[in-house]
Amino acid sequence: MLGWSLTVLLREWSARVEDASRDLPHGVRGYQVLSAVVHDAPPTQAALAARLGIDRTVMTYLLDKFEGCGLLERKQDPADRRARRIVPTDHGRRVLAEVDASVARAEDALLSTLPPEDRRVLLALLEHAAAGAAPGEDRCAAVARSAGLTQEA
Amino acid sequence: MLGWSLTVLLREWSARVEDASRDLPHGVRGYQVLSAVVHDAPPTQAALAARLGIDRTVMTYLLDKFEGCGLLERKQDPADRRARRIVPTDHGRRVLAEVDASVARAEDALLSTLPPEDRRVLLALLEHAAAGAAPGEDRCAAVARSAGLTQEA
DNA sequence: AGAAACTAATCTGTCAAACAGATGATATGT
DNA sequence: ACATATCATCTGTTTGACAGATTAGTTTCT
Repeated sequence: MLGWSLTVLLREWSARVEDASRDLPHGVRGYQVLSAVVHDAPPTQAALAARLGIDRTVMTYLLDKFEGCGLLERKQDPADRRARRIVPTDHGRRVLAEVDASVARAEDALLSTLPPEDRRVLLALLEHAAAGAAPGEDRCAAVARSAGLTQEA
Repeated sequence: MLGWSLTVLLREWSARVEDASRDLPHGVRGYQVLSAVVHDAPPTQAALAARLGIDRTVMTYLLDKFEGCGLLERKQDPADRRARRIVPTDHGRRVLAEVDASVARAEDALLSTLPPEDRRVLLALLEHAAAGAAPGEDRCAAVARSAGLTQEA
């Protein structure tokens, strides 16, 4: 059953990533935020929040923390003075690189019971499924992302 | 990248299951609790909490709600009067059956972009990975479960 | 048998995360 | 110019999680 496997896997994955990113504010979600900011063109807070499914008011104090840690900066959007463009600092990039490496190792360990060939297949299928699963408006973004500046695929 | 796919898939899965189980108290987790209670031999609260990774004090008010809705009952354990055996009511079984069906449909829709053969492969690999991923003591339970009374496989 | 140690569930108080709604600043359409 | 919408923030409230104490019952040791 999909649900069970997915639940177990994600629980384990979360636990490991939580561990890998315990230097980051807000754990796994912090990792996702930082990752999104580094990999995408500087998004506004609202865009970031929408993309990650986070409430805008939550995003505010989430970014406060990141900014306080010197991982991100809020820059005035020159075109729209209401908006802030979220850009990573050098330090933020370095930290993300480290955490990314940790996460990669953790993921590897997580799939250690699968032979390499199966692992490849699983990843490919998962990716395919995930690309097809994102709903409505997000799908456009997903497509654009996988066509364009993606580092993640 | 595993993380991204897993995150997207699980977000979608959660959203759909959340929707499928919006009649249940406490959403997805409620579904997991009810499911565990129906599929396993009547567990005690502590056992249930340990198995699902939920704090014991949380389990208390969680079950309060379920009992209030007439989905579960707490029965005195005849062998240990400190403990409560959690048993589903008929109503609880019926509701779970409905929600299970909804969830199955949702999962189907979630993987709709994969051809049937790929879907089969993905599920098999996921299951394998999940079985291998559960840590320590839980693995025993997982093995016992997949050997025994599993409805989930 | 009786005391001490332990365990199951609950209760109480505390804290952090999440959200709804209002606010100030800026943009856009008419 | 004015009404309307949007970006981010602030405020107050609610919810969920957890630590620690409590009550009731059980096991262990002498």
